[in-house]
Amino acid sequence: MSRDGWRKKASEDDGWGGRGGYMAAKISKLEEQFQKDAPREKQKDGTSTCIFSGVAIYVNGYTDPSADELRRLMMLHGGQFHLYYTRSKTTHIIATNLPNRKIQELKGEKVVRPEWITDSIKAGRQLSYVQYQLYTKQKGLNFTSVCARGKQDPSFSHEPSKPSLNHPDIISEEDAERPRVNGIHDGDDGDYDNACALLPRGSQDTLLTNGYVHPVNGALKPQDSFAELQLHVVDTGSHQSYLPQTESRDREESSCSSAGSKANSHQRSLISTASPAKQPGLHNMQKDLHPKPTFKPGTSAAPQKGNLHDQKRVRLNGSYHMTPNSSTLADSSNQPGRSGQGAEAGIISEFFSHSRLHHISTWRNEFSEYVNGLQSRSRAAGGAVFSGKEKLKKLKANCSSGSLMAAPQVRQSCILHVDMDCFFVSVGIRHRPDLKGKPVAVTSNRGPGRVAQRPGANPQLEFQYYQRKQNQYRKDGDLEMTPSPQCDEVPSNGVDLDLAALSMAEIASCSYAARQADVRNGMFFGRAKQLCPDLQCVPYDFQAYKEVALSMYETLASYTHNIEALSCDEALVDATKLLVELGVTPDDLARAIREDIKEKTGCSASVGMGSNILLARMATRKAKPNGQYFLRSEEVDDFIRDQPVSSLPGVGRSMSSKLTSLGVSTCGDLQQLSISRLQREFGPRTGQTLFRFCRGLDDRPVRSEKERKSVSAEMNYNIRFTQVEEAESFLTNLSMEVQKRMEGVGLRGRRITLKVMMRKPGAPVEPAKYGGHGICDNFARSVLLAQPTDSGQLIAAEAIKLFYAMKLDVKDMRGVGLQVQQLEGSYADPSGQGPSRGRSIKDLLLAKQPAHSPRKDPLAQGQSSVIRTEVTPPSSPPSTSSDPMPGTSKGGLHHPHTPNHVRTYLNVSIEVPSPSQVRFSSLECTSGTKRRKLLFFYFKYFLCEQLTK
DNA sequence: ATCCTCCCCTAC
DNA sequence: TAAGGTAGGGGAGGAT
Repeated sequence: MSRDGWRKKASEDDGWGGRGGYMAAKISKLEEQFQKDAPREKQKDGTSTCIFSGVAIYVNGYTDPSADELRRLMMLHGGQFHLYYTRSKTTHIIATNLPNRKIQELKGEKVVRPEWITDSIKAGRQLSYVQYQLYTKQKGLNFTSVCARGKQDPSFSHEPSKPSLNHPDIISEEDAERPRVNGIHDGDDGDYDNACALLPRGSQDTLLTNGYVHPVNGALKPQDSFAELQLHVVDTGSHQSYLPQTESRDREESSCSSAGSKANSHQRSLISTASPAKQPGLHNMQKDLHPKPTFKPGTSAAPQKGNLHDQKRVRLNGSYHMTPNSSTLADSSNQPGRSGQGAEAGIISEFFSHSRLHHISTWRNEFSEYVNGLQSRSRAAGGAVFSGKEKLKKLKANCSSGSLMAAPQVRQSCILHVDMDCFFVSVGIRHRPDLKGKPVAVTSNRGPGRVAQRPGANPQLEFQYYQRKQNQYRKDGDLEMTPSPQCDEVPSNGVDLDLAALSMAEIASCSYAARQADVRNGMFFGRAKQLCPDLQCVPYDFQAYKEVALSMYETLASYTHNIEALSCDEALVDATKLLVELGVTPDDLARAIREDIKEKTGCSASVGMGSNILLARMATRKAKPNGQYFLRSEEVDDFIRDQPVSSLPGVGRSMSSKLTSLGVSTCGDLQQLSISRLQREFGPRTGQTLFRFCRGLDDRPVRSEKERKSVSAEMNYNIRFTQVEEAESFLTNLSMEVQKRMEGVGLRGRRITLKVMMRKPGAPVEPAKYGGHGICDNFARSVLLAQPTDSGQLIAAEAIKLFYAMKLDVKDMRGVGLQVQQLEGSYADPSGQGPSRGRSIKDLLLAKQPAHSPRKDPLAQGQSSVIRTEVTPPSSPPSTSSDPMPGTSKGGLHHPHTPNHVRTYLNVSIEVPSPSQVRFSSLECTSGTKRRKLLFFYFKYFLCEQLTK
């Protein structure tokens, strides 16, 4: 399909990758293709049968025979092959090996080894799949792990996957007190393993613990320019209870014609009120398949006031918030009976579809999933085709005497940090040679950079506020401060006194030519245009970004699957093994990768290399643009000393500012501070990480598998309410958005957090930026539910209660967010295998560990299955409900998760699961992780691949 | 000492 | 006009 076609579709959807029309069309096209190919295949082969009539398979991961071959066999023998897993239509999942986690997710499905197909063909009839099941299931209760019959992949184990397998953890590092730099010894004791083994236990622990740097805000006490916060209290006493109705969600019951779907349809009926099919892992694909709206306004929020009773009451009232002139519009739109509520629900989608930040976040998740899929396949298959790697191997063989260096003895890990150069711009001008080398920016503004002055706005005031906030540490620093250039940069984005009439559209990305003129990402367009009058603007093209990003990931995956997705345009590659195998230098590899990416995408990437993630990333700065740099261990000391602290990961504006107040501007400066000082200033964890990072020490592994811990949706743009009803409606719609997202990843959660941005008292009512939130205070409040949920209804009910409990003046609301945490996989999907289907793996395991169950999660035991339909009973908003538990959990029903780590405040902080927790942590690991979105990502990306070719 | 909640900060 | 999202880590401080 042409990109134009795609784009058209995308413009009709919510911008989440073209759910609905596009993918649905693609799938049906694939099915058509299958039907079309089948006769031809039969003709060719001549041995066709109808053995698999009624069978529809989906192949997960690599199999022998291959998925292609299985597809052919299904064609020949009367079956269906789904490139796409559809719970209602796919009858069997074919897999040879699956990570434990996947197995848990597929609990209840027919997961069958491919031999079932081949044997059936041999036998000339459809054999029972039972003895070919990849794992056994006994009514879902005695779930056992993989049958021994499956190929034993040594990497398969019940342990949580350890992405650091090949990562010889830079343990040749020393203990935190007297560290050597950079994970390698300077030649004296080059034996890496020995060095590692010689380390005291404790020091290794230290290294292993030292994860990310984390900024600390503890000492941040921004000085308000405005009057102290005085919440405008709204009387909530009179409002009615919010009563969500149990509703049958707008599920499109797909017909289940296939054999084997009976059971499924039965189970579906058991939970007919549940959400649309939501297999873990369906993610966007699901949206693609079920383009219907997830929210039926008429069935949702209960009225707060009587006149909200009909459908129209639940309106997003986007029209009021969507315009800064809220009052006028609100007046008209508040009229009861005004229709368009359905359309209003689309306003959230509308916003997200235009939000670059939303897309960036979404893509990050999606590419993480993509990488997860690679890993699983790689593991299951015991070998994938790495075309890029093979090519490089050949190249190396052909010119071993030439440019490629002789095989280096790689004895330390080598991480590549691959980062596309000014990504949005590069993509945007791929086919615009006229713009190459010119100052170019991607922004939503296309005009001259000037806009009409907005009445009521007070940019100067905002500017001063931000400036003062920025300077806060200058006053109380106990050392003389060295003003650094960045201190003069204000978050106000360069607004100054006469800039009120300049466009405040943000620059998402700018070319290097533009950067030369001091244009920066995130800068307001008007300001940028002043700095660089020649600045050319390119519009967003979200679809193109995604396509290019996918190409980049595919390219990387053609070398190794040991990848960590950092964002759509940035990834880490642990090349340690690869380099050994290929016998090439890091630079050779980087060059090959960059050439490939350039060739496939038309965009350039830069690559930084180092012995750990930190160094690789820092090297990338030096590599850019369109270059590569290998930061050798022996250079690290000199290199890092002069780096600004702000170049360390995790050191952002706030921490930079605080460090500046401590007289620290470079890593060299930072090295002068003792770890105890750092920990005192920044906290134990952050202090330690700072201590290590400024020395080039970093032991984080490249993680290809990440567990999602929260799902959220927020909108802090164009939020203008005049009445509480509007806020309620918005919360309801936002809840539905959250539901959609949770369904997309097959997760549910117990903690619901409402986050609200409120105009800071004294701040201009109308912010300088159109639709912006202006200067705000943030408030958040959460509840812990008795059971995990993904129900938008339930989330909305809780959110609204939280909202009332916060006693906010809706007129000052500028942003709203909903977050769901304490996640676990969703099992109560429509094709569940009976009541036990609703039980989590944890429940099942707990059943075998009665000692733990009552204490740990009694509710999970008692209320096994479908939770989502049990809507919170009516209650007056500020009052407590019987269903959810109050924010501060009481009665020992909470803490379903693994307790935290033991920490010390000394120079080390060691994460040690307490002995009593060990069992549970592994248990949590298996149950909590399960949700994983499995299958579909493979397919999704496979499809994309087909399309982009 | 540990956990929980409410934040803040950072990164893309 | 303009589309200031989202996930994760960790600190502060109170409850237990």
